Amino acid sequence: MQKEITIYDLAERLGVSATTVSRALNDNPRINKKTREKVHQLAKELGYRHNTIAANLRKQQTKTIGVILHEVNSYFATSVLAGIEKVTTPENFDILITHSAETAEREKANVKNLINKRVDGIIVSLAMHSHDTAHFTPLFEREMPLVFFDRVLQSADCTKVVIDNFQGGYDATNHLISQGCKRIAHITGDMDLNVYMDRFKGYQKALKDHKIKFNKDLVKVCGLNKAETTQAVTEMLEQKPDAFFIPSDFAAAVCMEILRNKDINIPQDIAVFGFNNDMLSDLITPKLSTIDYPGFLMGEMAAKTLIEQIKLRRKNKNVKDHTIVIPTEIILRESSVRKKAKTTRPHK
Amino acid sequence: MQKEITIYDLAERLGVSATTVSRALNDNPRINKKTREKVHQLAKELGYRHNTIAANLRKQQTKTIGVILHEVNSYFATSVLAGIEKVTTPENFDILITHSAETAEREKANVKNLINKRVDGIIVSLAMHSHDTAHFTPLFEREMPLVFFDRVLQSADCTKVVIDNFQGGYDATNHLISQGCKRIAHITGDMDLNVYMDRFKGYQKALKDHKIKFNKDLVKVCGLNKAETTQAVTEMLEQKPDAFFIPSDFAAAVCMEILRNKDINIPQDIAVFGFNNDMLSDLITPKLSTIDYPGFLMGEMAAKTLIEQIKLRRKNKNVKDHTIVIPTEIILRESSVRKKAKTTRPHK
DNA sequence: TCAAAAGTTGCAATCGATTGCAATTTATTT
DNA sequence: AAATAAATTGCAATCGATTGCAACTTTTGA
Repeated sequence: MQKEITIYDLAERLGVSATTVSRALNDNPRINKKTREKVHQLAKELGYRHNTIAANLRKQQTKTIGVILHEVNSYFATSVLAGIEKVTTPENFDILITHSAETAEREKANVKNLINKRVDGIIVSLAMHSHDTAHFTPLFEREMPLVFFDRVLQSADCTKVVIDNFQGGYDATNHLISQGCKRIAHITGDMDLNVYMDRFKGYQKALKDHKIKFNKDLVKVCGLNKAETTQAVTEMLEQKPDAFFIPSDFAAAVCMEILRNKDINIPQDIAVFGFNNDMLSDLITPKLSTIDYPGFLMGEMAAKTLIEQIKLRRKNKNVKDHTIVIPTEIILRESSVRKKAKTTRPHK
Repeated sequence: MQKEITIYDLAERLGVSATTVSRALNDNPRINKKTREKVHQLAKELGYRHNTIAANLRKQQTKTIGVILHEVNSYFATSVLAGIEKVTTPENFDILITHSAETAEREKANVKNLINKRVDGIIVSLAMHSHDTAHFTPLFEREMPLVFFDRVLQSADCTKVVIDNFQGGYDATNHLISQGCKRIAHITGDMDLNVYMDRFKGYQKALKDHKIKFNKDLVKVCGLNKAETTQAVTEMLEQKPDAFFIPSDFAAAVCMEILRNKDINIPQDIAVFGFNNDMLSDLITPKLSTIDYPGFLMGEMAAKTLIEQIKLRRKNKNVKDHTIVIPTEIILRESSVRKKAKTTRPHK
C-alpha cells in the first residue's frame, strides 16, 4: 500500500493551508467556492480518502452505534438490524454489530470493545446467560447513551424497547384453550429473561382465567436449540399434552417434526403454537400459528430513541429513561386451528 | 459523559511518563514489573479505557477486517460470518460488517466507507446487480488485502474462495434425471454472477450427457425473492415441467408451497431441488433435496487467506492471487427422491 | 573498584483532521 | 477616499497513544 494522500499533500500542491483544504472538503461556506472546487477536483484526481480515524480522534465522536445482539442468525435479528439501519443511515451513523453467542463472557468483551472503540451509543439485547450484569455498569458510569431492546435488564433504570410478552403469552394460550386444548405444554427459555418470564406469566394467567389448573409438569425450560428442544419435547410427550406452546418458531418447528415422525396429527391430536412469525413459520407444513414480533419496528424505535439520547448528550441535557412497548399481533395458521376456518395471514 | 481517563492522567498520578504508562499497559517487558502492576492497578481503579482510535491513528493499522455481504438474512450469511469470526477472534481482528442489499450503489458506498475507516483488509461477496465493478479499483490501486468469496469478480486477478458451482448444478440435474425427470425447469438468479452462471452450465452439461435436449423455455431468471419466485414458478407451470431445480432453498420452498396449493404431488408429479442446505430445507415438508454449501468453511478460508495477505503486506512482501475451491456435497431428501429409498442426511 | 552489560524510564515527534482565534483581503457604505 | 463590514484564509493547538532514540540507574563481572 503506497501511502494515502492527506490534506497536507493537497494543501501543498494547491498552495493553500491544510485548514482550507479541510474546510473545503467539508463544504464549509467560509471557503471560496472556486477554492472548494479546486480542492475537490484535486482530491478526486489523487484519490484522496478522508481519514475517519483522525477525524474521530479530533472530534471526539465516531458517529457509530454499537449493537450487541445475543445472536444474529434469525429472521428477527436481521429485521431488527434492518430497522436500525433505516434510522441510522439517513442520520449518517454507522453501526458496529457484535454478538455474544448467548454467553455473558462474550457480552462483557463486546461492551469493553465498544467502549474502547468510542462508539457514540449502544443498543443491546441481552444474552441468554447474562445473569451477572455488572459489565454494564461502566456504561452507566459514563452515562453512555444506551437502549435495551427485547431482552432487557429487569432492574436498572434504563431505556427499553420491548413487546408485550405477557399479552403474547396470554393470547397464544387463550387461543389454544379456545380450540379445546386443556393440557398445554410450555417449553421455553431461561426464565431470568424478561421475554420468557413474561410469556410464561401470560400463559399462567390465561389458564387461570379459564379455570384450568396450572400443572408444573407441563412446563420445561431449555436452550431452545435443536438438540435441547428435541429432548424436551420427547420427554414432555410422556405427559400427554394436547398442545405445545413453544415461544420460538424454530423450536416449534423442531417440535412439529418430532410429532410428524410419530404420526401425531397437528392440530387435531396436538396443536402447536410458536412465537416470532419467523420466515419459516409460513413455509413449514402445517403452517405455524405464532405471535408476530415486529423486529423491524423495534429496531427502528431503539435506534430513534438512541440517537435522540446521543443528541441530548451533546447538548449536555440529561436523558429521561423510559420504556416503549410495541404491540404484537396473533397470527393464526394451520398448526393450531381445529375449529371453524379462520383466515390466515401471509407472512409480512 | 465525564471525560475519559487518558494515559496522561495515569502518568501524572503515578509520577511517571506517558511512555511508561503506555508500555506498561501493553505489558512491554522493558517496564519494571512493579511499575507495570501499579499502572494496571490504577488503570482499573480509575476505569481507564484504551482509546482504540488514537492507537489506530498512530499505528496506522486498525486490526479490523471489513466484510461486504450482499445480504445478511440467510443461514448461509451467518455461517460465513461465524467462520470468519472463528479465524479473526484468536488473531484479535475485529470485523466490520456491511451489506449492500443487492445493489451496486450501496456496495460502492460500503467500499468507500471501509477505505475511509482504514480497515486492514476486505472480504467481499458481490451484490446481485453489481455489473459495473469500477468501485473496486481503488482497492486494487491501494493493493488493499482483498478476498472475494462465493460471488466473485470473473475478470480481475484477485484471490477468490468459491464452491464448485458447476459441479453442484451438474449433480442436482443429474440426480433429477436419474429419478426419471425429463422436463427440468431451472429458475435461477442473475447470470452475470458466477454462482448462477456456473450452476446453469452444470445443468446444461448434465442434460447433454444424458442426451436431453436443452429447452430455453424451461429456464427463467428472477430475483429469487418470494414475489418474483412466485411469479416465475406460476408461469413456468405452463411449460409442464416434471422437476424444478431452483438454486436457492428459500425460493425452492416458495415453489413447493405453490405446488402444494395446487395439489401437485412432490416428488411424484414434480420433483424439487434446492441449493444451500439452509436451516429450513430440513424443516419443510417434504424435506428438500439440496446442495450443501459449506458457508462456515468458506468464511474460515476467506478470513485465513486475508489475514495471510495482511501479514505479508506488513512485511512488504507481495501477494500471489489464487483461487480456493471448496467441495460441496449433494443432500438427497424427500422432495426429489422417487425411486428406491436412499438415506437422508441431517442438517449440519 | 571500575567498566561493561542489562534493566528502566523519558523526550519529543508522529499519525491526520479539526477548530478557535486572528489576520488578511475584498466589497460595501457613507 | 476613508471607514466599516463581509469574505476568505491561515496559525497553531488539540485529540490520545505509540515508538525511535537517548539517558539514566542498577547489576554483573573481572
